[in-house]
Amino acid sequence: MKQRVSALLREKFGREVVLEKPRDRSFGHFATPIAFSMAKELRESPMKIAEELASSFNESDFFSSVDSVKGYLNFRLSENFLSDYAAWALDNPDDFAKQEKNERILLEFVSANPTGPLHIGHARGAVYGDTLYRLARHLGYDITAEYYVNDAGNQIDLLGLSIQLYGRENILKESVEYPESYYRGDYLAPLAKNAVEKFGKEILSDDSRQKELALWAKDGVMEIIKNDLADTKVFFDTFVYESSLYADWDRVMAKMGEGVYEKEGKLFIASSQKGDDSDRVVVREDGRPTYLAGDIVYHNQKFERGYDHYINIWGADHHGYIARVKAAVEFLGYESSKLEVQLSQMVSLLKDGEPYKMSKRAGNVILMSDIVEEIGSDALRFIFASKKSDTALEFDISEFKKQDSSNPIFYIQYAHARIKTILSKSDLSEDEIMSATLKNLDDNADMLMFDALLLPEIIEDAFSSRQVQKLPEYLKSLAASLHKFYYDCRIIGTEDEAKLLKLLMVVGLSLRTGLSLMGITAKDYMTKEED
RNA sequence: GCGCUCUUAGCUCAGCUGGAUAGAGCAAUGCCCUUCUAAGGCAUCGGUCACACGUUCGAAUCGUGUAGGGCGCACCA
Repeated sequence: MKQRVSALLREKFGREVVLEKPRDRSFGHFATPIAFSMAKELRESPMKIAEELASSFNESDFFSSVDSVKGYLNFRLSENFLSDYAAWALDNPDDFAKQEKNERILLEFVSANPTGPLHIGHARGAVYGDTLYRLARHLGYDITAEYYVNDAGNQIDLLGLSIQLYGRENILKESVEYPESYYRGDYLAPLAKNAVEKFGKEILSDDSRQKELALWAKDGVMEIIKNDLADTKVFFDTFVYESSLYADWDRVMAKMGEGVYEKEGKLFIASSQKGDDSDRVVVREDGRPTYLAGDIVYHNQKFERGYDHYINIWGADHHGYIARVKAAVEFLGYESSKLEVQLSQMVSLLKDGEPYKMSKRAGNVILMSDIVEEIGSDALRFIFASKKSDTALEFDISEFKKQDSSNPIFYIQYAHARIKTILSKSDLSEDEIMSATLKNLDDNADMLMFDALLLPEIIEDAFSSRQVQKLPEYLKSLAASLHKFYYDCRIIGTEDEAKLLKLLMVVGLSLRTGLSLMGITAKDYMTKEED
């Protein structure tokens, strides 16, 4: 809708036109301050220019009116256009707001180490990534969701050690001395138990078998992680294991050419040539690769698979890492501008105004699964999708357990349920409703329909700006419009019943489509949960 | 010290391709059920958009600087 207006005006005026929402709804559907920018060149007052521009529009199928107010041009779309569009959407609900983008995108997110269950910080990246993924799919991008599994490196040895320690204390009943860093948490119990069954008790006490133990255990941990993700409806198309990439090591290093060099027995990447602060070690003196080494081979593999664009979602504490990975991509001979890194910031949780207690049994972290259990997947997804991912966020989970309008997810669901309820109470048949015409609506109804039809451009905007929160913001305001309309306007039993029900169906379609893009299923009726 | 980032109502956050009176929820104070779920609606209260300077017809939005917070600055992942 907006694209069409924008294209039309661009053609008419021969320049890009900034379109915005009018300050006051009575001004119309769209507005532009174009007269202000033209004023300087034309040496005329903005008001006069706006008036001339406005009068240059004829009555058309597209605009019912174009007015100038204080230098702004305000456009009102014709009801023919709006009603045709709404009717088309209802006839093709699965195609509503869809597009066919011709671009292949690789989206990598979560990629938490396979050493334990996901915690609340991972959850934010997971929700952000999955929402982007759903938006992109809806827009017709060929997008792949990928999880990079760091199953090589120290953290894997540490996993082996941690299982041993747990097993020795809890199965062998030894008294063990814990080192400074190790993993802890209840998830180790079944791993230790199963390890003993599979390998025998000896494996718990043999330092040389830590890696063997860990490489076996990591699959079990990945299952835990996949379950955590599935509980919030986050799914991946592909999993790439770091350990599988090193077979390509020599070839990739050759490809790096002069991007890598040896010094003091170590291998460095000359990333400082590409804007990084200093060169980085890739392989240590003892031959063990660093974390960066894995990312070099991984990104080489990504680019060899030939996508048009790459999006990585990383925890914000990795931001210093962007420069070196981009440097590697450049040395490998690819355009680093194709690699986009989105950061996901820290989350702090409150409960009833107090800091949320980390659980000892979970290993002093806040487990994603605990929060999902407490407030549900829908609320969790809604919260994380509602806030800009790259700013720190603090929220109180008790707010999202309430069953009233203060809880935005509830508020939106209730709007959808209200629509369904009215539809079910009407005596009109679906044919009678669908054959009604959406014309001669009063201002309130017209605006409600217009709001509902804005979904396509919200989706487009939310994805292309990577600002996922625009979708829940929109849904909240659409729900508010619906609740207000519901209060103001009696529907059943009026002569406009069929028309208004059809209007509500359009609103319902937008709410439902928007929610599903957030991984939330719209409810058809609300049931009150007792505490 | 260097780099990135943030600072908007008492609280949690939107708004940022520069544009018409800076928005929402919570909190506070009122009002509206013989009406399709009041699980809702309406209203009031509340802001030097951290501060300063600059660019501009116009700045919460862009630039520079200052202050304060967060993160990073590993041969850890």
